[in-house]
Amino acid sequence: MKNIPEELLKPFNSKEVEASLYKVWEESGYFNPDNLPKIDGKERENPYTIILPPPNVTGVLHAGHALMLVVEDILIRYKRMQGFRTLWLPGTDHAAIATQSKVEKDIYKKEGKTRHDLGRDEMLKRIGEYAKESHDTITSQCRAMGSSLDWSREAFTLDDKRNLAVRTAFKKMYDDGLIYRGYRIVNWDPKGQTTISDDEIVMEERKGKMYTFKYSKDFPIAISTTRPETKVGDTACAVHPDDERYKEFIGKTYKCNFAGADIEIKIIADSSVEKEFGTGALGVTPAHSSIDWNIKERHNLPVRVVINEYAKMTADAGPLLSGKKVTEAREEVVKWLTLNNLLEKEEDVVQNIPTAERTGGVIEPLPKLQWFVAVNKQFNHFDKETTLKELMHNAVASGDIKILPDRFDKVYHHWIDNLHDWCISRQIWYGHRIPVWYKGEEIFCDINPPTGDGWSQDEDTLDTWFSSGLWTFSTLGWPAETSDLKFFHPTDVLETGYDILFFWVAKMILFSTYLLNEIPFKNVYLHGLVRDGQGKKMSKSLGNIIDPVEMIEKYGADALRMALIAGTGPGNDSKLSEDKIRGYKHFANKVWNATRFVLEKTNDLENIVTVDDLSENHKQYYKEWQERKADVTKDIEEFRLGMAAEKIYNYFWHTFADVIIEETKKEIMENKNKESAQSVLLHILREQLIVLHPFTPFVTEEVWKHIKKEEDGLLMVATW
RNA sequence: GGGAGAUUAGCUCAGUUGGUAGAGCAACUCGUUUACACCGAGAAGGUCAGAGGUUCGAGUCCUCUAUCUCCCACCA
Repeated sequence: MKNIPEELLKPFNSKEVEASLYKVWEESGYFNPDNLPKIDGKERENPYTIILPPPNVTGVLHAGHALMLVVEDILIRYKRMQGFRTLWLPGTDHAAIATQSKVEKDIYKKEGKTRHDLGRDEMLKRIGEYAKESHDTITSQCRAMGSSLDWSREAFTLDDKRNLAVRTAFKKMYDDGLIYRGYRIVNWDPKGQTTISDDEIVMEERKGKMYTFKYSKDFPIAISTTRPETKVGDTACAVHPDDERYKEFIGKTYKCNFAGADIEIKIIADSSVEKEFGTGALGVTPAHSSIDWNIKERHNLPVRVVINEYAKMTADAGPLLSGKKVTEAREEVVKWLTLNNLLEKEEDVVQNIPTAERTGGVIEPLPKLQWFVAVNKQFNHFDKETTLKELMHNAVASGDIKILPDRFDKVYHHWIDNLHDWCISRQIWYGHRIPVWYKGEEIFCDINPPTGDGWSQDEDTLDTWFSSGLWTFSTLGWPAETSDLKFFHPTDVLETGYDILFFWVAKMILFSTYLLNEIPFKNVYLHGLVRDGQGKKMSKSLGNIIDPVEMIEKYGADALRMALIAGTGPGNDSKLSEDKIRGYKHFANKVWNATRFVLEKTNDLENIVTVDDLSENHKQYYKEWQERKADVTKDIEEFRLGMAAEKIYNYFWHTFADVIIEETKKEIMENKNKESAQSVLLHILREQLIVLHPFTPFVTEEVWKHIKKEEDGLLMVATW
């Protein structure tokens, strides 16, 4: 007769066991696929790989990260117990602009200094320190969630190995003509003092005014615009070729003085102009609108830059406007128009203003010399003519990559269709430096710097998503041909938020298919946003943030994990409330208590009765459990994790505890079928702990100590 | 302007291929001589947004409408 262990007599206390259990797991070496125990004396043959989407080193983990960790840990733990050689590889992201602007802000607040006051080296040192601190917080939080990550393979998007991957990728694309330097309109963020990609723009709805006017009294056609200040940069006025109203003026050039600036406007015909919109005539400002830039290309018009990097008017804007901010210049122009009786109409309109995602600055389209990835260019790819766009399309259209939920297929393809060349150079300091050197007119691009004197490296850094795009294989050692790369790539699942489908998922597909001729992952599982109990977005200003760390402190990691996953599915936003977490804390305790009870009632059992020899009703219980287990297994296989969690929860509580325990309790007390009753409890409990383990690893591993057979090891490597 | 999603019990949501509506929480009644009050038993609660259609049968498929949410888009 065994005694009930002392610690089981109290309610389950997550705080007492979690840290030490994680240590036991970590020290077992089982997080590392190279150290996993054999199955029936044989090495594990099949890989199962998930690369953790690297959290930004900009702060702490939020509920969305917590959900990501739970989903991936459930999958990994499940597959590990199924005998796969599982690798879950952790890392963090330097998040270039996000991190730099955060540190810049902090420094300005505390010391009143800008990055230029500090200089490049000092600034990078300061960002590095901040990133290190963030990194440590984040990784310890990952551990607190119970994540079975292989820390021995941890990577950082800005470490030396990843830098080599970046330089190698850049060089190859440069040689293939897929990366080029071009002078064209880019999205300039005057606040962040850098270019940004189309994806990093957030459209903001604002009230504005649409002004209709003529450049001068002699000018024959009125135009409409919401940005009259840019009109000092106009070099043409475009009308539709079929527009009868304006046909007679096409080809004529007018010299005017507009708001103090001498401009020359040629009237041209272009079919992109809509006859019905406004006056049917478009003032063409090549330097400050990308549509107009395209018109300029077709008609070979001059370019007149009237706005600078600080969103101020240049000298070319004329004496009236020069040096003024664009918003001031706008008022100035309207005043001038009114004064000169040129303003025909002024209407209130709602317009979409492009702003920078990170800084909130209003984007100023400016022509600049920048680096781009050519997405539409034909090139030879493993003996086949194709384009990067086609590679991205095919990986998903062929079914090689499955996106869950599949409605995102359409969104993905639509995004590719509308994709323009990707601007990858950034005028910030924190990031991968562009591997290009200049000497006079000479340009040199290679993995390593050129020899000889007089070369200077490009000052710019790369878009953070360039290095993130290489993530599934740069983490496995690429460009080196490592055994990890061979064995673990393509990865099995990419699990991430649907909000970064374009930023990241699409770019990983681009780089992997281009560089390796291989998909980066077989499945994309897109999780939704974690909202608060009322369905509101969590935000600091609303004060409704649920801090995962605080919740773990209060209710335990198992409770938080269950609350995050239960009842959620791919692609759908979920709601998280403290009540829900509390409810699942009760569940962890239920598991704890049920185990104690079973131990108490079975401690006099000498020999466990095999399943085949159970009495009929007990056999029936076991059979029903088997069905439930198969059901849960199928749910996990098909990524219905929320459903699986609820089913196992329900079975444990309302079938095992409420029915089976209650029924066998009587039998055991009355000595009726006692050994069979005791045995069925042990059989089912044991297997339930296995099935529950991926969801609630801590409490199950803890009670497993008392339930496991002599020869059993840790629950985390028990056989499913 | 284009696209997607949501609408099921007071609240939060499940409902996998069409087969007599489910869970949790809240509220109600009762119970608790010991696994657990972080408990158990029971009862109550829904014309599944609305209208049509397909079908022997529709929450589930089709069409339309309404409301809400999100994404995409260089109409100046």
